[in-house]
Amino acid sequence: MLEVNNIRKNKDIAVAGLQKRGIVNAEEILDEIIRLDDERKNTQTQSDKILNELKTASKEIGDLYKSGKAAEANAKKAMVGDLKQESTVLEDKLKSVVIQLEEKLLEVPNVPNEIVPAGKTEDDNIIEQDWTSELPHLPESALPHWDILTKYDIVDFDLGVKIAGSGFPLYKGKGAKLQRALIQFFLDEAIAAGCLEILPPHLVNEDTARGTGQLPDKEGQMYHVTKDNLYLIPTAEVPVTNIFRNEILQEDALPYKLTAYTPCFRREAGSYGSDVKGLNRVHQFDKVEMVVVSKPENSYEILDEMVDHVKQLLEKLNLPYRILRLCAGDLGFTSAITYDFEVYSAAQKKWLEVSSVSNFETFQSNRMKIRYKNTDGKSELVHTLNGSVLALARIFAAILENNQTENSVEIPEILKPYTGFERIN
RNA sequence: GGAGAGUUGGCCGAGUGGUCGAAGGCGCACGCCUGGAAAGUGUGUAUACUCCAAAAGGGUAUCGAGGGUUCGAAUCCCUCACUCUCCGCCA
Repeated sequence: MLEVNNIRKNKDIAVAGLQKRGIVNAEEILDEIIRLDDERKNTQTQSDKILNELKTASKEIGDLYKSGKAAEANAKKAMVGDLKQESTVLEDKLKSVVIQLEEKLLEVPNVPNEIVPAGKTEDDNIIEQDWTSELPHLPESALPHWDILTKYDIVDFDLGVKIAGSGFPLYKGKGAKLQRALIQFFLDEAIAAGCLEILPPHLVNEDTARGTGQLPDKEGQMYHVTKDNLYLIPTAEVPVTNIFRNEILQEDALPYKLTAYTPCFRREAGSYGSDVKGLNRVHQFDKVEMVVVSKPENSYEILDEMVDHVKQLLEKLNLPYRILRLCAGDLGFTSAITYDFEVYSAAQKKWLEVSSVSNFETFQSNRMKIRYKNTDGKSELVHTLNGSVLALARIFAAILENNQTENSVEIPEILKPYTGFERIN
């Protein structure tokens, strides 16, 4: 959620940024927001004034009763009736204006950072860092990962279907162990980079889902446990960022760097075809996430660190990757800037998105009221960032495809201490 | 799932209809005292919105959340959430 005061102060920047996202009438929308906010202030001032009169009158009535002037008190009571009516009208108006303002604000996405390229679709994304070495060439007989899974019997989709439904893979034997090894490896690396590990609840309540913006608009993307009104998390970002909801943090405690492994549940059915085949897109997958809460002036430095962290992971895993700087049109609603990481899956001959690192600036913290006290003793909104490090299912797929030989899959060197075996065969 | 007891400021804790944003204590900050420290002592110590060009200074709201009664609610009534104790079930 954008800050109204910021919109007032930097309207030109906001208009230009939103137009970059393709919102042609950005200025109109922002003007409407400012108008509603003016109305809100106005109404509140009026309402406060009436309330003050009411309060004063009530005190006087109390005093009159005490001094035994019941008749005067009763007369005053009658007069207060009008004030009350007036106050009710104003309060209703205030409520409705606040709701309208909030609704408008919720419709407006974050203002992209100035280095975010203009553009409408993924074709306009900038390749920030390309893979400069040669891409791996596999023999004609090379298999896509969904065939490798079957060949070595390490992931069983049919059993997943039997137990849950389509899109719920069941990992077996060395498959399960490789998955667990990756999780462990990613967590260890994140902890070594200074993160505090969190193991959060995998179901969250409504307030939490609202905090990170899954509700109200993306309701359909989450599994909803209606009986208890809880939602299965679509990413660890949801429970972990909400740790800080409505908190005022100490400046010297910042930045908070957290990491968490969780399964992620996504309802979105998606289309059928090779894009969603195998592990490319599933309803449940594992992911290690990093969440950072920082002072505004440090957030871009931290963003770079996070990008660097993911880069190093991919290099350690020996996977060909590239980094995209998303264009304004492809940017997530809440993000000011996002870098996507894609890994080359050699048998599918396709780049797969495995990580997305974003700075939300104050967009999330404004909605969640995450603040810190600065040295002047004033509260300010923090910046929030997050990134996947990494999304497991696709990394798993890429490892299988890129490291396959005639009759095995070789485990990347760095993972061997974690798996305890050197190849899948 | 059944029965009962709770939820007050950073923390502890008082407060059963008015003068209560809230006693008292602890903690914290600053000052005095001291050679320095402790003790002692004094002052201050929430958040949001808002009025004012700004500062100073006002106003409004907030005692788990939401609604209600009343001229007036931390205090009375209703609904919900959470915590604790006992019983049941259970990894």
